[in-house]
Amino acid sequence: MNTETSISTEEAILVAARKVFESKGFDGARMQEISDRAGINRALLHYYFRSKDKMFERIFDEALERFMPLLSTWDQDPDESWELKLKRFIRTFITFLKANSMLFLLREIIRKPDLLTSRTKKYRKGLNKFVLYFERLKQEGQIRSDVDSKHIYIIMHSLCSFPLMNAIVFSYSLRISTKEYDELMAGYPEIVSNLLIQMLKHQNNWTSK
Amino acid sequence: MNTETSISTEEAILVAARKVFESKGFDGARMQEISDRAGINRALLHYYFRSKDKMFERIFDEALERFMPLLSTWDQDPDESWELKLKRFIRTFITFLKANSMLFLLREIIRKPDLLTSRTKKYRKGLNKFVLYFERLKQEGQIRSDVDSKHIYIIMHSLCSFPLMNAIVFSYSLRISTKEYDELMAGYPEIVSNLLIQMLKHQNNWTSK
DNA sequence: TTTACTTTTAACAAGATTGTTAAAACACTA
DNA sequence: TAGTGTTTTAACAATCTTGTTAAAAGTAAA
Repeated sequence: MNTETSISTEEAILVAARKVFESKGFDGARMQEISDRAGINRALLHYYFRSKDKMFERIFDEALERFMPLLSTWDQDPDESWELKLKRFIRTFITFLKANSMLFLLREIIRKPDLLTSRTKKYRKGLNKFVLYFERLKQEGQIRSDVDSKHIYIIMHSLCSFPLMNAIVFSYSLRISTKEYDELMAGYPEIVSNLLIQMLKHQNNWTSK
Repeated sequence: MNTETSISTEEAILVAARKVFESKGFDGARMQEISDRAGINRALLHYYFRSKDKMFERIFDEALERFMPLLSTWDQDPDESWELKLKRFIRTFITFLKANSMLFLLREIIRKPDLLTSRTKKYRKGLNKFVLYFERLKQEGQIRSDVDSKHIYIIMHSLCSFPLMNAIVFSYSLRISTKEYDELMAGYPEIVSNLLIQMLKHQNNWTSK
């Protein structure tokens, strides 16, 4: 077997498939477009990956493999304060999201919710580390106790994910170019961190109507 | 022309098309599935709407027509305080999003960005009412001046939209049922309102690192 | 060079999908 | 009821899409 050649061909296919699946989605993706982009004959896609479904699963799993460990890297350093943890996490999370489309995962999960339950089992345990961590902080009196840790989780993820997923619409609504939007978002991680920290510190004037 | 019959048929088709396009997306939608769901012959779809593209545009435009005016209803009552405005807006916005999938619009805009520029022109002017309103509040000293109105816009929309768009993933991550997630989200509009109001009121200890 | 194996291609097959059309069914009025 | 126009259907046509296959091209070792 000519490993040299086959790896580079396989890699070229994966690069092309990633691009096409991420921009068009499974249903909009065409095997022809993938092979064109990879510069090879369409039959080779089947030679290497058998079917469109199998190829898609490979791409989907690789995207999960990049994404999920990020969510689990929460309480690595036990000495780090929760404020620093939050800042560091938000910064790395947003940086990651700039390079990796989360919309791809979400879109395909909506299309086929089975993908979530069948292919993320091994990551699921790490997911509620975050909630457990903030529950502990509450018990220790380090943060306000009148806020649900699940809400913190939801708020943090919404603030990090949506502005990047929705960049096209936001820049259009705000009447600025995508370049200007990028510049606007340069200081965004700091803002999110500070917003969350302020929210979690102040016990009072919160649930007041 | 039998108006009675044709309107109900057309309406049945639209209901079915809305359902199928929203859950499967344009590329995943099948004319056969739409006609099955509407309980009519597939050729009738073409009789009423000519083509799949035309039918989709109709559904897309109707979704825009429901969605965009909501964004423009900001400064209706000039006597209302900005805090109340915010609370009212967030409440109605989230209520609306529970019934109308925003993911549909976003997904199709990503697929074909042209949809945004070509079909939303008439709404675009209303979009930056929000930003202009908060710029004015800043000048009048009613809210802190060290925060970008565009960021407020982005934060508010992210907090309102994403938790509903991403409900499946969030409920999975948080290890709760969708029913429990709904219950969790019952108090969410209040939380978002208060978070934003607190953020906008307090001049200090904000941009501090 | 021959041989054995891997990689690549062109051509084909099967089925899915959109769109058309001619005729049937229907509804309403004279 | 006959006539006119509208609505609906079954059957068909054209194209697109995935997947298969047999043969060609390439590679490396004996």
